[in-house]
Amino acid sequence: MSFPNPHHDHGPCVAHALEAAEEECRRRGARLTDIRRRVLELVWRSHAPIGAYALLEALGKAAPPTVYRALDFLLAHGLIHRIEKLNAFVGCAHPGHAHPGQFLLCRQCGAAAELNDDSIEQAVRVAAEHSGFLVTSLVVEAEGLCPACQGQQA
Amino acid sequence: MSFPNPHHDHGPCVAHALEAAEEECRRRGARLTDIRRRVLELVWRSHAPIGAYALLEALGKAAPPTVYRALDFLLAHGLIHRIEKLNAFVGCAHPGHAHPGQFLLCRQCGAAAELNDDSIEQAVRVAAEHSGFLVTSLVVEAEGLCPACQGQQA
DNA sequence: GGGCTAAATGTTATATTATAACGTTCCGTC
DNA sequence: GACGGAACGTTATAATATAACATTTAGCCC
Repeated sequence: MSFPNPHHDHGPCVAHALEAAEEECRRRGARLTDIRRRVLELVWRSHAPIGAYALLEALGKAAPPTVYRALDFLLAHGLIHRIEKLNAFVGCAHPGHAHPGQFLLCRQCGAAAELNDDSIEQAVRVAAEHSGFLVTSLVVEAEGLCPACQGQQA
Repeated sequence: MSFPNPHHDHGPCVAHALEAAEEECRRRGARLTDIRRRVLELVWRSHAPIGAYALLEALGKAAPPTVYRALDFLLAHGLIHRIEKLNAFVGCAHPGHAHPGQFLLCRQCGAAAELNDDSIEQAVRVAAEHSGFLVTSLVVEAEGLCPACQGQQA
């Protein structure tokens, strides 16, 4: 939900996310195959959003459709989010909860934090209603500086 | 700011936008060259966000960098916005005012409406502060159904 | 106007992101 | 173990975007 210490031990986060994904897939009757699991793990290992071709390279011998299919699956089941601005992907911190993606993206270190703020969604919904528009999905991507990088600025 | 009647006469809108762009460029000491002007006009003529390669084709004999350079100029001077979700561009309804892009995108007809709602920006800024994050730019893109297309649904 | 300079444009090549199409393998079910 | 559908492999290509360098143009000073 917020920015982790950049030096924290990320291993347990990844392990926890994979476990949560396993459970979510069981719950949904979806198959978290080896490839899908590996892609999810790679996404989580990266603290910054990671692109499809970076994943592809990390996977070793694989062609683009392999990675895109895995990403499609993970997106469909709410296990990752896509960052439109970056054409890249991040692990979802709250699988199982329906929610729009709201992100804070540090332009210095690349770190991403997921928000889950109803007041943002409400503000958009209200503004949309004024135009008679019905919102079905919402992208919110704020670029700026994370706490750690603000300190490092001159 | 809102969705126009899909059958309205768009010509005057385009003409007005071009005039406003001329003035904004004068004010800024920027050169609205022939290519830039033509690209801006093409962007405005399209009701829906239009992609770089569609513009390229409409321009006739031109190579990608020509169009991308014109788009870069228009973006830099706030005359158009980029829709990240669509990799496409729309005319800015309020050149001269600094403002983040907030858009309503109809998934049926493709129409785009620009919002300019402070409460959305405020909500994001407040949520970001809770994480100690400093927002410098903001993308808000809501997908859904415009008034006209809601009527046409079963 | 002539010459200078910086900006703008032209041109070619290539990088990056994403999908189409079709064949094969794997896995649960009967 | 045969069937059927999902998952995966493979090849090709579409769609989006930029790098690098040559040439032209426009503004400016004298």
